Amino acid sequence: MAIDTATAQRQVLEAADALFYERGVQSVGMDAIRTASGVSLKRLYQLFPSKDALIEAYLHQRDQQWKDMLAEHVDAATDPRERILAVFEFLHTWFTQRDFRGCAFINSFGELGAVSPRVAELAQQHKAGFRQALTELAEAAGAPDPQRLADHLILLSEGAITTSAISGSAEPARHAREAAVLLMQASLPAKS
Amino acid sequence: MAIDTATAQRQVLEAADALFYERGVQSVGMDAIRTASGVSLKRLYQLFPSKDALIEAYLHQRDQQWKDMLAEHVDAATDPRERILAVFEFLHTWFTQRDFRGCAFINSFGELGAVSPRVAELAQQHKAGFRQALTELAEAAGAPDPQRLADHLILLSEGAITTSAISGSAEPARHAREAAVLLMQASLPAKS
DNA sequence: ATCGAGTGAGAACGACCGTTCTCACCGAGC
DNA sequence: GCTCGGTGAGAACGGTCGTTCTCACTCGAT
Repeated sequence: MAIDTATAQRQVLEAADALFYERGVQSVGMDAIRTASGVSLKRLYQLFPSKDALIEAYLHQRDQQWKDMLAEHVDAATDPRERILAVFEFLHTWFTQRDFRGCAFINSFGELGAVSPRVAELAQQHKAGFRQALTELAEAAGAPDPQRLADHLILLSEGAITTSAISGSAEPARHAREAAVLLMQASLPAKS
Repeated sequence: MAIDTATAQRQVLEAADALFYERGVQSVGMDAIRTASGVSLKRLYQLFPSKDALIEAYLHQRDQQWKDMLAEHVDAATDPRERILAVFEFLHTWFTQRDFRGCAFINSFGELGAVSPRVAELAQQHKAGFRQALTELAEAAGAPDPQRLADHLILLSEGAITTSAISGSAEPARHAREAAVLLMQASLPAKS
């Protein structure tokens, strides 16, 4: 056994993440993942019994990393309104990453949503988690209708993600932040 | 010649549109399009010399139909602000269509954007056209900075499209409309 | 009536993909 | 030292896909 199971699994997931995200799930063959991870095909299949299972693990990992990065940015601020705006600063740093190519869940949903119920389900869960986080931030900021504000902020965020991905510019994050400021001024009670 | 070239082309495009949009571009084989359109494979390939060419024609047609539907809704209103809000009413009627599955350009971009420069380019052009239309509407409504308002409205629209596609609900269109009203109140001068 | 260009139906081809199988080989336990 | 379960490398398999080819046939022009 050249390398232990845990590191092999990590290498495979790392390679799958990079390739799936960059080229899309369907355009990447198992052989490309094998080559990139340096793991034998046999091992790959005993770690993940099928490509579908690997896709699921990829999405699961993306969800976790995304949540962690978001929380990191939000928790750097203490003022409740600043914490909401930190979401859009997170988006901006995400968009400026060299390999940014939009939301993995939106992309996978577009590819496989109608064909793989599991992918559709995972995309829904990911977005529901984001909505939940935004609702809590809106609540903490004293919004009279936190879910409503959260729903508005979601639209700005998702719109910024896809617009930035297609245009190749990070500007949509700034626009979203601007619009969020305006919406918060309209929705939140005057600052105490 | 059983049917003339023009109707054959229309039938192929109709079938390709339905299948590509429903299942995604890569999941649909040329044979499925042949079966659905009732056109022979030979004829199909002399109408569209490759699958890429058919994809391009599909996206071109989507762009045209989408613009037409949007214009139809917008032109039903005369008041400049109502014309902006008509965009979101258009989105709502779109989202409630039985076969709604998000934006064909966002979906295709997620699938092939990194692999096919042509698809990426067409998605950019489509979105640029939408931005142009929104900018003109914002201008007509007397926005002091029409591009800025247009950029905000784009985010709401794109966000509503993807959120609605993934959640399967048409509600995001209503949320986007609500947020648009708030943004217009903040950005536009008081009504004369 | 005959020719020939173009047709429909589908077989065929070559490439690729997900998955499994082969087999020589290694290292731990007797 | 000698098994033997598990490994790596990659060949092999069955299926699909985009594209081309075959071939009997039709139909308009001569």
